[in-house]
Amino acid sequence: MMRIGELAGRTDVSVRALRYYEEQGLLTSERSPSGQRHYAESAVDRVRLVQQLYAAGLSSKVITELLPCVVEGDATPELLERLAAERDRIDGKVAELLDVRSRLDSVITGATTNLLTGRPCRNEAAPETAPGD
Amino acid sequence: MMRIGELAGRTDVSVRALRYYEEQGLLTSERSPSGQRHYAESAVDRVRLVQQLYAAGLSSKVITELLPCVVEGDATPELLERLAAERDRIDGKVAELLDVRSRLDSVITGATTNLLTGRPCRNEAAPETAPGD
DNA sequence: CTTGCCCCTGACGTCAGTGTGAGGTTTTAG
DNA sequence: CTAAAACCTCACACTGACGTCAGGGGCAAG
Repeated sequence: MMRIGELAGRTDVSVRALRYYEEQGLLTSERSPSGQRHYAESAVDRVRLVQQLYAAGLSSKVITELLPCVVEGDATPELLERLAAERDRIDGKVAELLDVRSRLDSVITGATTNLLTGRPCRNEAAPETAPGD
Repeated sequence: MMRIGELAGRTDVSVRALRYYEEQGLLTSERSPSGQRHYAESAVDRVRLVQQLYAAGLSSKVITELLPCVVEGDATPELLERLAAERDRIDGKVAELLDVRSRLDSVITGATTNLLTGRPCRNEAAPETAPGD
C-alpha cells in the first residue's frame, strides 16, 4: 500500500493531480484511520490509463462515464455507442494529425533542401513581387 | 474583400475566434477607414491552417513562431529544429492515440460479444470474488 | 431620418487541469 | 522526544481559447 507521494513519483503525475482525479471520481483510494490515502499497485495502471484518455482529448466527465466499462470490459449498449463515438473521434483526430504532420514534413524537407543548396532564407531580401501572396 | 462575418461563415470559425487570431498575430487584416476588417481570399486558407495547427496541439505562441516559415516554405536552421520537434511530438501523439484507440476498440469488441452471447451487464450481480480486482 | 444589420473595442466569464500557499496533522528518522 | 518530511483540507490563482455582454459606430434600404 503506497501513499500518494509514491504513486505520484511512479506515474509522473503530480500529487495535486492525483487528488484531483479522485475528486473527479477517476481514482479511488483507501484511507488510513488518520485520513491518508493508500493505493494498491493497480492504481499505477489506472493513473496511466486516465492519462492516456486525457491525452486522447476526453474530458474528465466523459472519462468518468466510460472508465468503469473500460476497466470492467463490460458495457451497456448505450455506453457502447459512446465508446464507439469516441473511437471514431480519435480516428478523425489521427487523420488530422497525420495531415498536419505531412504538411510540416514537406516544409521541413523543402527548407532543408533550400539550406543545402546554399540558398539563404528568402525573407531577407524578397522583393514585393512575391507571387504567392 | 470580405468582412469578418463572411470569413467566419466560410471557415466555420467564430468571429470572436478570428479577432483572437489577429490579436495573437496569426491572421492579419486590412482596415477600412472606419476600422472594419477586410480579408482577401487567402485568409480562408490561412484560417484553416491555423485551425489545423491548433488541432495538432500547438499553442498560439508556437504557431506564431512557426507560421511564417510554414507559409513561406522557408526557415532558419533553428526554426527547422523546432518544426522537426513539433513533427516528432505529433508522431508521439499519434502513437498514443492509436494505443488508446486499440484499447477502446478491444473493449468495444469484448462488450459487444458479451451482449451478443446474451450475458447481461456483469455489474448488476457481480459477486465479490471478482478475479481482476 | 430611422430601422436593422453588421461591425468595433473593451472587459469580464468559463472550463479544465493544475500550481500554490495557508494552516494543521501524521509519519518517519535520528 | 524532536525535527523534518510527507500528508491533509480548503481555497484562491492561472493559462488558453474562446463566449458573451455592454456600449457605441457605419452603412444600405425604405
